[in-house]
Amino acid sequence: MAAMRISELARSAGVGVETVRYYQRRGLLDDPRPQHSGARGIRHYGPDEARRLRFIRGAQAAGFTLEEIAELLSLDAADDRARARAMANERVAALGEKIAELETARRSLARLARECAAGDKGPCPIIASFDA
Amino acid sequence: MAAMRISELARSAGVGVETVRYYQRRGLLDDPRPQHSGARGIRHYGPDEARRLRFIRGAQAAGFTLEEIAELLSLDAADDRARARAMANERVAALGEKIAELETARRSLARLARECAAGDKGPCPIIASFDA
DNA sequence: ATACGCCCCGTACCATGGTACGGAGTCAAC
DNA sequence: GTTGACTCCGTACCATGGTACGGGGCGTAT
Repeated sequence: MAAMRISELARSAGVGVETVRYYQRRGLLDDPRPQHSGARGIRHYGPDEARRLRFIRGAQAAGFTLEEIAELLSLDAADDRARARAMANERVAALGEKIAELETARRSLARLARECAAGDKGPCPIIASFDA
Repeated sequence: MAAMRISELARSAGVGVETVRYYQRRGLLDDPRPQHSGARGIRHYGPDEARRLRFIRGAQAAGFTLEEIAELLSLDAADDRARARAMANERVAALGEKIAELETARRSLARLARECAAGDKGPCPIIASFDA
């Protein structure tokens, strides 16, 4: 477990190898590539990288963009708790709005399906249902 | 109201003119362009088009892709209520899952913000918060 | 020692949903 | 009869978040 290859790291978070490499390019994951040497050996990853990758996926699920996630990670490194907290609170608010919006949509869609099932007369009320 | 220009139609649904034209290209809105004639005058739109455009925005808010919306519109035209109902029910289920996911994310993010605010010792628990 | 599987790397490509650009036509007012 | 606002149209470009391709290298088993 202490030394995974990239494919194992990827699998541990349920993503593809290409995605891991993409995150490295984006600066979300450390790219253990040596800087100026020609030594391009196989890289190994430990539990820290796996945790970081899982964090990225979780933050994505919470609606953070990859750019914001990069910022969160740098804040974590810099221990800038105030800014991190502000970003989290912003996102909590945005999630609340999004949830409310989706709930409204779900309600009207569910009502539509019921009405559509109920009556055969007149047009299916799909289009009308979004009129509000 | 009976004869809007494209900019008025767009404004009535809170979108840009280019977006309306994009929807026309995608076949979501009728493109009143004459087929084989050279008569390319200014098009006029009525309340039907405005309703249709509002439907598109509503369906998008419900998470339908533009492709699915095109299908819904064609089903509406064909009066295929069964299929439309099936699509609506599918989407209701997907919305339910998405809402649950966002609620989970919101809860853990809110907890994180509280914990981060509470303690100054140790690292900010951002990364750890997504470990689960 | 050679084949096989995985790795490294750059670069190109993809889907989705727009947004911008530029040249030309049209319409109403002045 | 020209200015200005708006339209039409094709085509190109954008952001986001990946996904694919292809040439070459490394490590282990056979």
